[in-house]
Amino acid sequence: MGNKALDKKTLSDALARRLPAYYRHVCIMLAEGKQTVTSGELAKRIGNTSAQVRQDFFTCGGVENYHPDTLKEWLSGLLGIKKEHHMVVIGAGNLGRAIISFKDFNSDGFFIDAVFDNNLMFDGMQICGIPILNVSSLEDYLEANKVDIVVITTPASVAEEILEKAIKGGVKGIWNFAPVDLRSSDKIEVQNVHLSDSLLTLSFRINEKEFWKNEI
Amino acid sequence: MGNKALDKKTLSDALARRLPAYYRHVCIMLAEGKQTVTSGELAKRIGNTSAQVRQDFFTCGGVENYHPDTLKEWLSGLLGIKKEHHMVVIGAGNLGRAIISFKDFNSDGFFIDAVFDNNLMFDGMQICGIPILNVSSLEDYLEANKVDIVVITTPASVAEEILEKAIKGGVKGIWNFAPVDLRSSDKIEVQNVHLSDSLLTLSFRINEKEFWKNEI
DNA sequence: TAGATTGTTAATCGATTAACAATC
DNA sequence: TAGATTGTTAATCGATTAACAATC
Repeated sequence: MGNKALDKKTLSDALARRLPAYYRHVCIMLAEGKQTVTSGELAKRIGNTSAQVRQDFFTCGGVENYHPDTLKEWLSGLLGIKKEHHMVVIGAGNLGRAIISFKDFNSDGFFIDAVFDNNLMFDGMQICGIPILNVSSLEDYLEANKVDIVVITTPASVAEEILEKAIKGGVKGIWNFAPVDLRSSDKIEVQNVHLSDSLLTLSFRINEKEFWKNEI
Repeated sequence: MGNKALDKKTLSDALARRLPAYYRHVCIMLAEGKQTVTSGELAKRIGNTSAQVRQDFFTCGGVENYHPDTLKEWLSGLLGIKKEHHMVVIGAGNLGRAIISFKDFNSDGFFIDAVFDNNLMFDGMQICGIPILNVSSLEDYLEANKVDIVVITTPASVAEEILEKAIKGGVKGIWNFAPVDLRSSDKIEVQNVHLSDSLLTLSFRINEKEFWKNEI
């Protein structure tokens, strides 16, 4: 219908990364009791132009109106929120625990059902009421339970192996914190987080700034 | 000298995000004992084209040769690695602990010197040998100690306030995990991580894929 | 030497911005 | 109604890719 962007199968990464921010800010404005949202206001909060907001919404098929509830519903639909995503976390280390104890996304329909670790010491223990199972039982677990997303917080060396098992088990997505670049495929979607990379990017920006300070 | 890109003060975000990945993969190849690196090999590992690798390196001023040691040194220089970055973490919760216990970046000259929390319960305690101080003493601490990077793992509500204090204290960069979009300025560089956003982006990709599966 | 790889310029492609008639 | 805001197309801008002579 005159919207070429919609004919493409995948939206650009830049846009896919902005969508959650739109959602987040619409939720905030809703909580603030705002009656209306405008592309201008949203743009200001998110740190870009109103033209971009409108173009993004257009690219995603358009929204009926800019009431915060309508926007929130519409963005929820795009993002697949409230579809009940069942997740398991691999690795009961500090990062695994941090993710489990995150309350941020539980309200959006993301549930963590189990944690897996290779350390037998953890057997029978729980984290925040979630059972820790041995990683050797992962394949059986995936066979027996519907798992949508696997969160990898293991060392790099075993990440690829977990990915394979997740694919076999019919998992739809991987949220990967191990410092390896796992690839998305038609079988599974991957989101690589790479925490240390983002620290290095910060360091780069600091360094870059100091370089130019000295130049002038 | 014929390299226009270098005249620009800041390199593009896309490139700034690829640099740590180049560094990571060069380190891996070095550990594997590779004698040579080529733009093609690096591209394959990182998941892009050799033309992009060469263009990126050119944009960054160029590297003498492609020996893994030379490349590692050169990338280290760009990224500001080994300059000794002193860091403090705000928030002694699960995420704070996870970051402190991360061993990944200590080897790259990033040191965490202290943790701050507003919970008096923690007073006098330590995490991995790092003292937990009360957040009320943050300003004094920043005055008395050289701190390059402040890591924010607090709730959103106090993040802005911490940013202000960090700027006053002469901090160069913020590594922000609170779900607010803090802005970089000429005073301070900010890297917003937004863990939940990346989960939502993953959810979006999964959702998008299923949408097209149903269409066909 | 021949083959492969780099450095650099030019061409292409895609994403952001601008513009403005239509709508609120 | 007038002013502001949207939806959509077109223009611009920047990033990626292609090309290829120079070098390894």
